[in-house]
Amino acid sequence: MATIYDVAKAAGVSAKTVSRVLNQDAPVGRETREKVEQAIHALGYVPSNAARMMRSNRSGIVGLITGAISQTSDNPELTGLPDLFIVQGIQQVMAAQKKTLMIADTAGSADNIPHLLETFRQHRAEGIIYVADYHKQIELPDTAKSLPIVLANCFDTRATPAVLPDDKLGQKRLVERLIKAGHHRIALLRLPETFVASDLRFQGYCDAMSEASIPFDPALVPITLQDDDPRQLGQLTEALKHLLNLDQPPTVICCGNDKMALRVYGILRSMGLNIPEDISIAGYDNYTLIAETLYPALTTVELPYRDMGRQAAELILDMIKQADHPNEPALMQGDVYWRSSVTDFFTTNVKMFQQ
Amino acid sequence: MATIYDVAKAAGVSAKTVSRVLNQDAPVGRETREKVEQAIHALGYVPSNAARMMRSNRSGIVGLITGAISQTSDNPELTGLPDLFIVQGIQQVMAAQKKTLMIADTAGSADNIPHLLETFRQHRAEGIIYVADYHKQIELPDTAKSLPIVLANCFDTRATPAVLPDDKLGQKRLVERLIKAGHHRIALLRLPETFVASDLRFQGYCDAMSEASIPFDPALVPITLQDDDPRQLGQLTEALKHLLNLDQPPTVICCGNDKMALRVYGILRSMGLNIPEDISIAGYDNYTLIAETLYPALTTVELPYRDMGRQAAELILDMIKQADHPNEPALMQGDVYWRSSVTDFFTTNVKMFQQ
DNA sequence: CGATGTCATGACACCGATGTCATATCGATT
DNA sequence: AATCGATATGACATCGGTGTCATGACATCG
Repeated sequence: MATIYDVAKAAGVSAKTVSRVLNQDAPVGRETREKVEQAIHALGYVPSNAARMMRSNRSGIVGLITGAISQTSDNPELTGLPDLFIVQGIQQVMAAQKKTLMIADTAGSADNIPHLLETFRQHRAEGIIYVADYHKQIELPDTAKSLPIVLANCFDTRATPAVLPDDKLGQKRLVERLIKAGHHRIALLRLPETFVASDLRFQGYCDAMSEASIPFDPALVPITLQDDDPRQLGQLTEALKHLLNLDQPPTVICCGNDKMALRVYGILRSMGLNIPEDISIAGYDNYTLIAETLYPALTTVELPYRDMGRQAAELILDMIKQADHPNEPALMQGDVYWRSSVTDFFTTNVKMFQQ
Repeated sequence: MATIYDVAKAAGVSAKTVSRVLNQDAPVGRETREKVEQAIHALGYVPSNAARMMRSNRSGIVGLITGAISQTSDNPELTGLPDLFIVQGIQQVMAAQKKTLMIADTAGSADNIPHLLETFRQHRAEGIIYVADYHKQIELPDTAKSLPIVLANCFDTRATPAVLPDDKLGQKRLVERLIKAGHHRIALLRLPETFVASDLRFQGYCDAMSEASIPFDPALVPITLQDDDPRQLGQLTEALKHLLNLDQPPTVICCGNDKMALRVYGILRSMGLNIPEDISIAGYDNYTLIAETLYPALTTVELPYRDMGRQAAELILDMIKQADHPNEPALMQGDVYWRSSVTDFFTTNVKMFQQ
């Protein structure tokens, strides 16, 4: 591989002059510049980042730790990889800022994190973003504290800067929208309690109902699912039967997420019910593969993953520039996507957002 | 950040001795070693990869170019991100070999590739893997030729080493299995022809039928979908009506992929048909989010993405070691996943693989 | 006209590791 | 006792860039 000296010799100038051409540091005569540029091109010269880094001590590297790539059976409930949109958002910002993103994967085990941090330190990463696969609480090893770090889609107990989805507000807005569409009997099938989002969304549901002066009816929030995947189908079926047999059955069912909605579609149809004529269904996540492909398309709330990624990236860049950091997690809002799985009693044109 | 000299001073030894402790190059006295190790720990010293690299000229970095992370509307047909499993497979092998994977994203535009290659060169990446989001033909810029490179899920016209899914064999095996289950009237809803897989899978279908001496009936392969997403639902509905109205309608429909199967479920049900009692459905991809969550669970063929990733990683490592490379693409086989969306006329226990 | 300033360029040291070679110590062998 | 070899350590050069400073050639100004 050619070095700056090879280029200098070929162009008949000093290495420093080549460096000046490369970095546009200082004025270089037009003729000289052209000779140097030719030599660079002829030799296929590419400057060594390693050498550059040694002098400047600035790597331009931001480390990203995630389990998104090698997701394992850790939580079979959520093997969708949509959290990669967070990585996408981060990548966008980094590319725009000419930073290099070095992605490392936990390979499903948090035990690898110290080793990954070590690798990042060796590469002199300027900061680190940790991305979780779903909204959760985590605890990073102490070694992490020596570098600027931002958590995305997760939080810890020592107020490490974090970027989170606003699950409470999202669910609240969805329910508000449902109420506006004429629904009063609104059921909620909650996620397992091990998910932070389960409780937040339930709170959002309660807030919206209470602000609309609709009394809370526990019969409409029949279950909190168990984690155990193979048992969910049975649990769901039971819960749906319970809801449908109520004196005043719900006109709409909010599912804990889009995947659950997908299951609910199948079960309701095997019971001979039509969506949304017999009952409306809403999801959560706006997991487009499901939400847009389902027939009819699913009303749901977006998890603003791209925005969260962008926010996390800007945050870490700020922290790299100034050792300053916020104490409150940034809550990101997701929009309600109104599609044809929910009847709007006040609107004739329900096809507005249909695909 | 502490340097090796800081450690040397703190331990009262020379820098070289610290280096020896770090690399276990040469024997170091027990006492000395312990002093050095203490100093390292006390100072939180981490060796600089940049400096190390300058001497050894070996970066230990393998570059990965993908559009998987920032997938765009390039092909709305396939926005599932499952191709990330390829990245996962690669990551596994790299981690085991102590290589660092540097992931760069095309941000949806192939125009960025030269710039990404440049960045990899600056970091002195030892080799590059290019991962495509679905089985396709590509053309890399000439600049790519100067480094060892492996294509995953794609191929080009200059016989760059590639790792591909064996779509033909996969479809063939699925149809063979269907025939073994007693199906003779087997329909195929093909992917748009712009997909390489469309033709390969069609060939596999034909091979299996012909080997079973079932004459090819063009009425069973009614359509090749158009790319245009919003029009697909109508096209699919037409095609399904056509198939169901045949004198001898199919007993099973092979869908171009799992996403198409998801749509077909919805359409058939809105026509009042039950799966698999009235008609069986099979997919392709084993996109588990769909295949396992659908009700009933979907029979499909796996795209062996993890295996492809592993294979691509091993290939690039080989090529880095010896500038040797294969001329034929490696075709990776995917298994048939037999689930309850297909009736097996010869087996009473059709629940065997049900979730 | 001499002082000053700007432009264009080069010489040289330095960043933080490691490879090479030299040196010192000590026990074993001839 | 002299030689040899293994062990343990250090001095110094080197990798490929860039920061600092010096230098020479001109142009500008009072």
